[in-house]
Amino acid sequence: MGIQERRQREKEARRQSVLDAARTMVLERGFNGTTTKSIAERCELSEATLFHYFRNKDEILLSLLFEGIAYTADLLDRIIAADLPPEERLIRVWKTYDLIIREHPEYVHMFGYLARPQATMNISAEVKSEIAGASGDNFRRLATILKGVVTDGEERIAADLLWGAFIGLRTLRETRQNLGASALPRAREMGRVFEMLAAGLRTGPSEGRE
Amino acid sequence: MGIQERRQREKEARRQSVLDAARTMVLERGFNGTTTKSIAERCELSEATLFHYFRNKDEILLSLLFEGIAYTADLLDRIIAADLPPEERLIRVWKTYDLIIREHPEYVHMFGYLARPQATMNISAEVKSEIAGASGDNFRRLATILKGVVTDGEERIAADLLWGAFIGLRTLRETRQNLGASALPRAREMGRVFEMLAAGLRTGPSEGRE
Amino acid sequence: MGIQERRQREKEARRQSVLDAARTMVLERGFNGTTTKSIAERCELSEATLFHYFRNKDEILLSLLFEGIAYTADLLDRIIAADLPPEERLIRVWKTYDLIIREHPEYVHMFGYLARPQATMNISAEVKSEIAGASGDNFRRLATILKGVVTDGEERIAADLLWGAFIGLRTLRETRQNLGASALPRAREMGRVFEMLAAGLRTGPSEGRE
Amino acid sequence: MGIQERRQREKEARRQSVLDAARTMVLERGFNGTTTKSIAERCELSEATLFHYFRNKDEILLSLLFEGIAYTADLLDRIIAADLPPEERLIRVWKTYDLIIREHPEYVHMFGYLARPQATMNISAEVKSEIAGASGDNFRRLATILKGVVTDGEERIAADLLWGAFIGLRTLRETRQNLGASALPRAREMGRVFEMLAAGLRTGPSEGRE
DNA sequence: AATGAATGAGTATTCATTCAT
DNA sequence: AATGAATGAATACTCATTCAT
Repeated sequence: MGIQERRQREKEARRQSVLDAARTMVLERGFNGTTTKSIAERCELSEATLFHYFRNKDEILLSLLFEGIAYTADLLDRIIAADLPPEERLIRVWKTYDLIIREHPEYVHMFGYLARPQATMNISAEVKSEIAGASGDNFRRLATILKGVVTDGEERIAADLLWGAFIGLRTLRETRQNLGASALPRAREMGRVFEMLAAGLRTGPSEGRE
Repeated sequence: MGIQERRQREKEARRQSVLDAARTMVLERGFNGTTTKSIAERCELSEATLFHYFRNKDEILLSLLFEGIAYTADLLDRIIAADLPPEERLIRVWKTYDLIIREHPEYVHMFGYLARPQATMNISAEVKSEIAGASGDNFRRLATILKGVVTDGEERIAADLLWGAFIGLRTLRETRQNLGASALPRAREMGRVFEMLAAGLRTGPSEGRE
Repeated sequence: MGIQERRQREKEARRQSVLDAARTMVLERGFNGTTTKSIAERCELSEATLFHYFRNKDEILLSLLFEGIAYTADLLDRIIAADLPPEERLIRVWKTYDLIIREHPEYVHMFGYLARPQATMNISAEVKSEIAGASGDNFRRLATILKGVVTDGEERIAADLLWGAFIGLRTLRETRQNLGASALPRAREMGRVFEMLAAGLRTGPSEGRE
Repeated sequence: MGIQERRQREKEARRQSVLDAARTMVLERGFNGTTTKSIAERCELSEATLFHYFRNKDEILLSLLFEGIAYTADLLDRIIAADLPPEERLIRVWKTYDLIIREHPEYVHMFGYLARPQATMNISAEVKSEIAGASGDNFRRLATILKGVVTDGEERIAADLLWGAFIGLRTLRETRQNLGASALPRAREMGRVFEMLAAGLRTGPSEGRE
């Protein structure tokens, strides 16, 4: 057990160092700017060695995505476990999002990538549904948290709204920053969106508009 | 006058056909997937001819962006000109967004592109501030529309929230579609987010949370 | 005769304006940097019109060469006609070279171009021998001038040496200038080489070294 | 030590084979005619592999230049070390030039390239001054050799004249060859120019002509 | 296990030239 | 006569990936 296990652990450690490098590159240079060469340089391995640990460049990048999903899942599970009263849950969700964006900004970044049509073309159907499943689970977790917070039956849509607003505002902020335009402070923005949605979520729709 | 004018119009038409091709490609294959070759094939011109009408690939793509901004500006100006009562304005904004996404989906798509760090690196400082200016004008238009709809002084942030939620939900929807996961119907989603935000916008923040 | 002649003259004038533009471009941007586009812009004609007056880009550039050859021929003929005593002829040659380089620097420049192997590949055999003939005539003129100046039978080689040293020093000077290195003043250089060659030319070879 | 050293040597050998190919191409097709594709074909590597060994096409071509400069430096140093009497030194310089043109004809060829205005535009200021420095050193070496051979204080200009005449005659010869015109035998030409210059160098200028 | 070497398939852009009007 | 439109063939350089050692 000794040697084999150690090897396994070393291998895992090396995989992680590749992922760390990839994470940094994705944030610094964006998705297409992240070349295998730049990852290799960053983690001080040769380009060829990367392919020892990952089949594809895509596998590296998707691993990053799954990490983000898992990280989010864990945080949401903690909220569920905390069993808080409805009025505190939304605040916790916000704080969680805040944490995610600080610890795994690349995860949020990657959502934008997956939205692009040709981005998912090379991904196998199985992996696709794996992502869909894992990500869907998180939305279900969020819906669970929102039970009692929003009108019954609206949990799913509320979950989408919350995450959608979150990544949309992030995109807007990044765009402004890239263009050299001024942007509102993040906390203010996010705080306000949650308050607004909260008010709406509590009220519920006055009438069906479709 | 006759000949010259007709030529001018023909040239403009040809430019438009290039832009149409580019628009389609951006939607089909995303930003980086849109090669000059693919644009050329699509509009049945040679690659070299593209450079007869546009200096750069960037000039093509940025033209698309400016078109979208101008299209949006026009729609928002109409809302302002309509001089509606506060309770109807938010609905008009929603309908406007709905129109934009139907007529110029690539415009929304491109916002995601501009958020990526290395995306704007090749854009000159002047063009950048031109984009920032034109886009900023639209946010100011939106803020004008929201005057009276939201708590005084909250118009700017409300404008950001509205647009942020819009593009975020769009991203979420696209992602789900790419992954083969099911998504809520768009109208339902958008209707609900506006209702929720509307409720919050009217109430205003209970306290400053920062 | 009126109309046709005027037309002919206008055509010739336009040809000249193209050549003037080409001359300037060759000097400013070198041989390969001289594009048909840049010539067209310079003489305010469309690119296509250039091909009305010249079959090829090469024809334009070669016309420049022939101009230079003719200009040189004329100057050398004047020296011959002046019928000067041997001791003054070399000085006149030097002054002539000085004039050529001032009035037609591109001519000297082009000699470097013709030395490159693939440069003459596209030139037809007839044009090649035309150039060779015209240029050879000038060397014969120079040899005539050197009769009595140098040892009998050495006129041909002396002519080559004079011109060779002239274009070589010019190349050296240009190179230094391009590299930002300092160079001796031209007059000093050229004066000295002529003095040196003159001394040697008068002396004649002490022995055959081959 | 063994493996690493062998690898290093193999790499160097491969670099050399690229340089050899480039050298041949420069001579066959000239500077601009030397494409990365043609180099790659010549040394039977893929184009991409070229960029494994050299950053740029320029780096390849400049390596050729530096090789030529170094080769010349070495030969001149040997003359200096030989400590010959003045009357023999000029002959040695001539023989050296003869050797250079046989072993590194591309070096002489490249001097013509560097003289063209836009040729050096892409070269960084540092590399430029590196070239200027290394080349300048060779001229200083030559000047050292000419001490005692020419009038005191005239060594620098004499060095320029020697090299200038050398590359000028080479250009003239190449031009004639390209045009299919007959040229004098090289040895005769060069021998004569050295004799002539030698006579003048010994005599010195009768008066300052500027 | 780790890597240097090697590469096929791109990728935006340039250029001399042709042709219909 | 003059030109706007159009293009085939190049061109330097990039990138993810494979393979022998």
